[in-house]
Amino acid sequence: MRPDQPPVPSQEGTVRRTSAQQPPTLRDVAEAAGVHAATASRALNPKTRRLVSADTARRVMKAAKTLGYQPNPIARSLKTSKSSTVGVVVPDLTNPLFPPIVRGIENVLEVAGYSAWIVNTDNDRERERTRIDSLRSRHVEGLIIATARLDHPLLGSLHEQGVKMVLVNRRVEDLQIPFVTADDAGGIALAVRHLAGLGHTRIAHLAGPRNTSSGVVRARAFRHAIRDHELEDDPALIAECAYWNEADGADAMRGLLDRGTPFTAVVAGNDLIALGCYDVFAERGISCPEDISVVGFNDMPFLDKLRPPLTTVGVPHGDIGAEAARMLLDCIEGPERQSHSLLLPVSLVIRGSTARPSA
Amino acid sequence: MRPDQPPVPSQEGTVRRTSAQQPPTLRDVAEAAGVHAATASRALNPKTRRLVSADTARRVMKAAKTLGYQPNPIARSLKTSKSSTVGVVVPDLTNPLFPPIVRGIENVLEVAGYSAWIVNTDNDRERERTRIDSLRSRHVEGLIIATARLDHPLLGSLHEQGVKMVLVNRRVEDLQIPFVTADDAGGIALAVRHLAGLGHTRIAHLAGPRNTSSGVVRARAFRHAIRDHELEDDPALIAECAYWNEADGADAMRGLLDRGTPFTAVVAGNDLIALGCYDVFAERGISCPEDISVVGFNDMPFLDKLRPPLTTVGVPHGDIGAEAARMLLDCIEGPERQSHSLLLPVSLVIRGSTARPSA
DNA sequence: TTGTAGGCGTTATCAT
DNA sequence: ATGATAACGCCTACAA
Repeated sequence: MRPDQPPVPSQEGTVRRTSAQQPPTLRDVAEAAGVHAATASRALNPKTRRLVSADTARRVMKAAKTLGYQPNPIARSLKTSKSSTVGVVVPDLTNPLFPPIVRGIENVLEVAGYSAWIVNTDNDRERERTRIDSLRSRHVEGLIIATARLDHPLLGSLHEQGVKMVLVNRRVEDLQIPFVTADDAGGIALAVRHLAGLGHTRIAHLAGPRNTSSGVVRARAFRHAIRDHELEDDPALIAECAYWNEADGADAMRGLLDRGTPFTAVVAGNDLIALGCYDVFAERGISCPEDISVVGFNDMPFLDKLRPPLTTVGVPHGDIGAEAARMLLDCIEGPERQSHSLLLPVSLVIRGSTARPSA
Repeated sequence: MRPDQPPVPSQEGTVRRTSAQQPPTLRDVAEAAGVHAATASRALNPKTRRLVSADTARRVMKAAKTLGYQPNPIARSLKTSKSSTVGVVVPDLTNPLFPPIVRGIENVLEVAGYSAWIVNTDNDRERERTRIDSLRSRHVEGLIIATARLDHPLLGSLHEQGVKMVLVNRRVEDLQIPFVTADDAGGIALAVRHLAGLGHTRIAHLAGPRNTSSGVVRARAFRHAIRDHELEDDPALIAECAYWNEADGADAMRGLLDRGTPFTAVVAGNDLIALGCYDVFAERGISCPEDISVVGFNDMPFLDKLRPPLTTVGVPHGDIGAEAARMLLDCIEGPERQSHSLLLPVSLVIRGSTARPSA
């Protein structure tokens, strides 16, 4: 019986159950089963169930069921200082790249009894800091981070503090933080091989930001592939975007065109940058793929319905999220074993934005 | 000093702060400020700060700052049975309709000190039930629901149980649950007026599911608009989709074409259904807008880059989310005042998928 | 104005 | 195998 209840011989916890519509607690279950709360706790927890007699366990579980008992995760968290919760840090959920990753994460977390807190940083460092602070204050057990930059002191210091985390899509330089990414280099190699096979020799690259690993890795892979195929290796054919978005892609493409260096194809750092190219083509009356072929990266939804449908590198976003979640759960639950990283395979999705050069 | 600490005269809580890297608690702050934990609590809470002397308040706040004190939301929740948390129930985050709504919600929640739990139901009733159960077991203070069906017993019973909630995009029949939606009827009226103005007289409608309010409202608005403009009012020109997606839109369009009833324009229930039309056009060599004009609904991202760019009804998704969050916070914090509902204005976005009929 | 005490619901550590 | 007890960190009557 509860300390704050009048000393009535209340079997079955009826006093409490009928007086208010509050959810039943462990004590209610214990009373209903005629055992102590501690025993009920043991009976209900699979990990400690073997400590009680089979009969008691059955009675308690039955009582819990009939009362509709749901353990209070907040009380449990307070006691165990585990929240069954992880934080997911993305730049912007409205970027179609991220929802599939988040779904992959949630699918894995869900079956493990975990939930995800999602926060958006809008690529703002200060906002990133405050959002991560807020996640930590909510006692998340780990972090999945999609906003990593090559030089990222914040992540470094979190890592030093022993915060469990896994990076997705990107990695940090010089830091042993586990990550899951697509095979960026492999994807670029596929793209260049495709264009070379079509007969292009002067291929440009609109690189993603050089402060992100994917930007740098893809740019480096691009130069390697160009050399491997013995194509025009002209630094003037490479432009960099400050952000992975349409506007910066358009700016970069304008810069490239204004530079006057001729080219017949462009490998965009990602699909959004490729969309920026489309915008510039429309502005300047350039036709794709007749004048310029374009390849994107990521295979966002609906690219098949663009004018023209965009050839791109397909990335298993859901798998990236799922693998990251699995790795994080391993970190959380497992011991100190060395955490590896993962490079997931990509594929070339050939559509209408690439063709033989007309010149 | 803590009960479990040895009786050392530990000023400034040094014993605890140095012995482990645990975050400081209220007691640590209290010790550092030389007051009792209760006083520290009052000083730190703006609502009770006036109960302590200005000097004490200053000392406590300074101590909190230097120690980097962050209140433990879990302990606070357990005590107050408030979680500063709301649940957001969407069908599928990878549907581009929802991320902007979620962002709108989060922007409002964030400044109020709340956070959102996002769950996906995949339009599965059982999954919806279990996900909402899990939200409730985590003691969310309210729910924002984007999955409402016209007949939705689950929502009814939650409402009866006094669960605070606000619906977005959809409403439930016969239930006084507050909702925030776009002006569906107004949008359809704009679409039909646009097509009628172009000279179309036989206009079809690919309606959304009839178990959703937006499906029904848009279909009804369509019939009204047709009559208002004295156009062909032929039931054979209306087809229904089982879900708001591309595949079902394509099926409905095929059915419409196979039926043989002539038409020169179609108002799709939403953008995804319109995309389904595009698929069928490609299959059958129909050209848009020359043979058939199409109007969508929602103005998802990147529609301007489709072939042809899709004319559609623009909906302020972020505002819908933001308003819903505001309403929910009102419900949670405010008294029992009558909660209204909101219809947000829409606009017609004219692009390349609509033109004069060629016949 | 400040301190004391008790409890939110659960689990871990005792003891029985 | 089970019960008693205390504690997780915080808040809030109530007492002083």
